[in-house]
Amino acid sequence: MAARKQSKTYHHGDLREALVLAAIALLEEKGLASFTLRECARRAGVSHAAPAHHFATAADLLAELAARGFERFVAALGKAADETEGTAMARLAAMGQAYVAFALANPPVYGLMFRGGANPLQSPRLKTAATAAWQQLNNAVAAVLGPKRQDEVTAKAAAVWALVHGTATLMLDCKLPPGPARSSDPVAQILSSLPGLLRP
Amino acid sequence: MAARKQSKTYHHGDLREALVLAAIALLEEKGLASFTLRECARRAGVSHAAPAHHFATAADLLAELAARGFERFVAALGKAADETEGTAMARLAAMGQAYVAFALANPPVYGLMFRGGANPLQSPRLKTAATAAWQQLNNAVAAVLGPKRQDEVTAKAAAVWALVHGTATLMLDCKLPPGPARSSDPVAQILSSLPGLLRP
DNA sequence: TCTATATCTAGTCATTGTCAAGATAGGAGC
DNA sequence: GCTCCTATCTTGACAATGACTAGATATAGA
Repeated sequence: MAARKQSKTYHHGDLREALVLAAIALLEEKGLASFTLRECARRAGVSHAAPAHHFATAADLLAELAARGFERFVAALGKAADETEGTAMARLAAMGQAYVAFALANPPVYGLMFRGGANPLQSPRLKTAATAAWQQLNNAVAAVLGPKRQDEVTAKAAAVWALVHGTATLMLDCKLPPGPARSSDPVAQILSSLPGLLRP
Repeated sequence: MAARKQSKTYHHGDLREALVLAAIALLEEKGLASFTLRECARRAGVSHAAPAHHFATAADLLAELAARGFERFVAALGKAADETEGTAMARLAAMGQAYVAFALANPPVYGLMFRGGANPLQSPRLKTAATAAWQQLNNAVAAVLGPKRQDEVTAKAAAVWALVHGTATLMLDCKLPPGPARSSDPVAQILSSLPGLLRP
């Protein structure tokens, strides 16, 4: 990425976007522990205090990354569902695979999305995207279960979410037990239990 | 906690233990983001460079906390299994409840234990404890399934682990979907799907 | 008693996030 | 074209942190 657009003008032109791109690259290169506002500024070719005019604090920039990540996440789940023909169960399984695949393909961003902890990186965009993701999953589960009471559907959908999310985080943290970890496709092995989860 | 044991001696006496205790308290008060080696030193009543003789780096102290946490975790799972009478399924369910309960009772420590990420806080003690936890769970699942092929047992056990771990992390990160989150006991609601997970 | 070693203090350095003050650019109104 | 206002950016400063070094002090073993 070029430090500036062209000539060394005093104003950057689109610093906000440049900072976001630099932040994504930095995050994927060095991880969250080495993430630094000043390094983002350096990569964008501006002084260390310039980002303050676009992101009041480092957490705000990270929140922006999390929101964008969640929007890509929702799109990936939707694409997996749309592109899968066959039974409702097949569609749900495809979404589960897409879920874990997204996490494994974007470890630091996935961490930002879900690991806000007690002090979550909140933003309206993020909340909207999170709700959309949940709705997608809930609908897919409802399609599998057929006509049921609403609270039963949400309970089952929560279990599906937990199973898939747990698989993703265990894989990311290399905490998958030895046996399954050595398997050729540990994700598929775990997710093969998905249908059982939905039986009464 | 007293800064020193008694009189202001040059040597602390048991600085290593004092640092660990200070670190646990600090972690639970302020969270990982505000965790600082210098603050641990202050709380232990020593200079900022003193910890270096016991923990080469801040990560080493955190690794110690993670290892101790994992050992308590294993003990909690074992206790839940031992104290539960009845079917093998009942014991497994009790372990699942204990698993999530531990996570919710010790959020920062649980985070340390599992969120090492790409650069895990490794130590022999931690590995040993993690393996022991996995063995406990694996045995409990094997008891439920009865005589089966070993790889089938480990696959199911991994699914159980993922479901329980996913439940814990979603709860911790307040990422549980609205419906289940409003339930009186969301954990029990999700874990009620556990038996289905183990049916063929 | 004497000495080697472990433990602790004080000081230093580069780095970071945040703040304040001043320089520059671009646009709105005239 | 001109003025002025505001957003944007730079420079400089501050306190805090992790890590390193050198030196002081205590403890244990010969």
